[in-house]
Amino acid sequence: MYQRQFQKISPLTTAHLAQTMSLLNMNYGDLNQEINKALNENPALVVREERLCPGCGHKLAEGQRCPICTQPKTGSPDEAIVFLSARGEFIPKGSSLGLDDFSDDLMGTDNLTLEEFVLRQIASELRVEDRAIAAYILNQLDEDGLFREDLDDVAEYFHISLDDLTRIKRIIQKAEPIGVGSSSPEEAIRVQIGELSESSKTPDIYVKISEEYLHPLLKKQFKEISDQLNIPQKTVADAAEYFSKNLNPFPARSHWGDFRSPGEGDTLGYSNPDVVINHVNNDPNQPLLVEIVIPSVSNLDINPYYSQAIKEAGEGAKEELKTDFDKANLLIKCIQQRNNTLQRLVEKITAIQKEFILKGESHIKPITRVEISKDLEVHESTISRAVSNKTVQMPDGRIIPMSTFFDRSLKVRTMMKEIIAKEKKANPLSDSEIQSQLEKKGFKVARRTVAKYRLMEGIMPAHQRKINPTGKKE
DNA sequence: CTATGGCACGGATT
DNA sequence: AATCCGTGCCATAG
Repeated sequence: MYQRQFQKISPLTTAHLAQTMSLLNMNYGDLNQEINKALNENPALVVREERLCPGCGHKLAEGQRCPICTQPKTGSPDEAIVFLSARGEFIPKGSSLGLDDFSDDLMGTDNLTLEEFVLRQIASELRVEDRAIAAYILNQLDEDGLFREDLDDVAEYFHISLDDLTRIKRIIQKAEPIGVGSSSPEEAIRVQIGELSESSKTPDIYVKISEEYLHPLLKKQFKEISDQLNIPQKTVADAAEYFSKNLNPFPARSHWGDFRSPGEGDTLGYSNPDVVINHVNNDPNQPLLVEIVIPSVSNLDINPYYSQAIKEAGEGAKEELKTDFDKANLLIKCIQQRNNTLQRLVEKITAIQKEFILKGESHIKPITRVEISKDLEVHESTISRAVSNKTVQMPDGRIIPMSTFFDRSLKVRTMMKEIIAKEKKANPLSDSEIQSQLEKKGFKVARRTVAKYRLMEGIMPAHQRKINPTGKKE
C-alpha cells in the first residue's frame, strides 16, 4: 500500500501558519488563481510532467481517478470514500486576457476565466477596433456576470456611439452563458428568452410575460398577471416554473432557482463545486464516493534545475535564488496541508451527515464547527476557514454551500415546508398555527421565528397563499 | 382584533 | 472581536 506522501508536516513557522490559513480559506477557483500567480512569479516553481494522485502520489493516467485512493477501505465498508482529485489546467503565462491573445482555437474551457471563455466565442464576430471595448466590458463584469456600468459613460470614454456599444454588447450577450454582459437580471432574462424562443418552441405567452410582467412574476403575483392577460392562472404558474428551470438572471452562475426564490437569494448558485459527492458508479447501493476537487497541486514541484543553479550561482545571486526556492517549498507544503485538512474535514462531515446526504434535508443533524474541531483536534477557526467559501455538489446534482452541513435550523425549516405543503390551500395556516403544529412534532420555536423561516424559504404569508376552489387566488 | 414584518437585544457561534 | 440567530416587543395593515 502506498503511504500518504505528505503526512509529515514540517515544524510550523509563522509564515507557514499564515499561508496555510489563507489557503484554507480559498475554494477551488481562488486556489487555482493563487497557484497560477505563484507560477508566473516564482521561477523555482514548476509543473511536473506526469500527473500524480494528490493524495498518495500514485502515477495517474490522464484524466483518471486514483485507483488506490478510491478503493473502499477494508474494515469500514460503510464509510464514505473520500479522495483528492486534481482537476484543472494551469493558465499559461501571460494569457490573462491580454488584448493580443485573441486566438481562435478553442482550447479546453475547463479552467478559463469567464472573460476568456466569452472572448474566445465571440472573437471572430468582433471587428478589430471593437475588441478593446469588448474586453473592457468583460473585464468589468461583476460576479454575477452582469455589466452594471452606465452605457453612456462607457461610450463616451471610448469615443464611440451608443449604438456601436450596444451592438458589441449584443454580441457578448448572445455568447454562452447567454445573457452575460447584461445591465440587469431582467435584461439577462429577456436575452435568454429571446435565444430560447429561437432555438426551441417557447410559448408566445411566456415571452409576453417575460417582457411585461417579470417583476410581478418574481413576486409570485400569479393572479394579477392572469387577470391582466386574461389567461388561466395555471399558465402563469407554468411559466414561472419554466423560467426557473431554464433561465438564469445571473448568467455567471449555474444551478440557479432550484430551491430558492429569486430576488433576495444571492447566497446560492455557484459554478464549480469544491466537493462532489456521489455513489460509486452512480449506483445507490455502492458506498459514497466523495471527491475533493483541487487544482493540480500534485503537479506542482520545485524546479529540478534550481538547486543546481543555487550551487553554481555567484555569491550575490545566491540569496535571491534561495528566497524563491524557499517560497516555492513553503507554498507546496502549505497547499498539501490545506488539502489534508480539507480531506479530514470532509471525511468527518460525510460520516456524520450521511443520512442528510442520502435521504434529504429532514435528516440533517445539527452540528457545530466546534464539535468537529474537537474531533479532528484542530483549532475551531481552522474548521471555519475550511468550510467558508466552499461548495458541495450533492448526489442529486444540487450545489450547496458547505456551511449547509452546519445549518441548525434546516431540519425545522423542511418540517415547516412539509406542513405548509400539506395545508388546505383554501384555508392556509397562519404563522402561529404553524408554530403549534411544529410544537406537536417536537420543534419548539417562537412564532416570530416561523415568520423568519418562511421568509428564508420564500413562502408567502398565509393570506397570500389562499386559493379558493376555482383555483384562483383570493 | 389578528397576522405579519421591523427593530433591536442577548446569547451562541465563528 | 465580529457575526449570526432566535426571540420579544411594537407598529402597521387588513
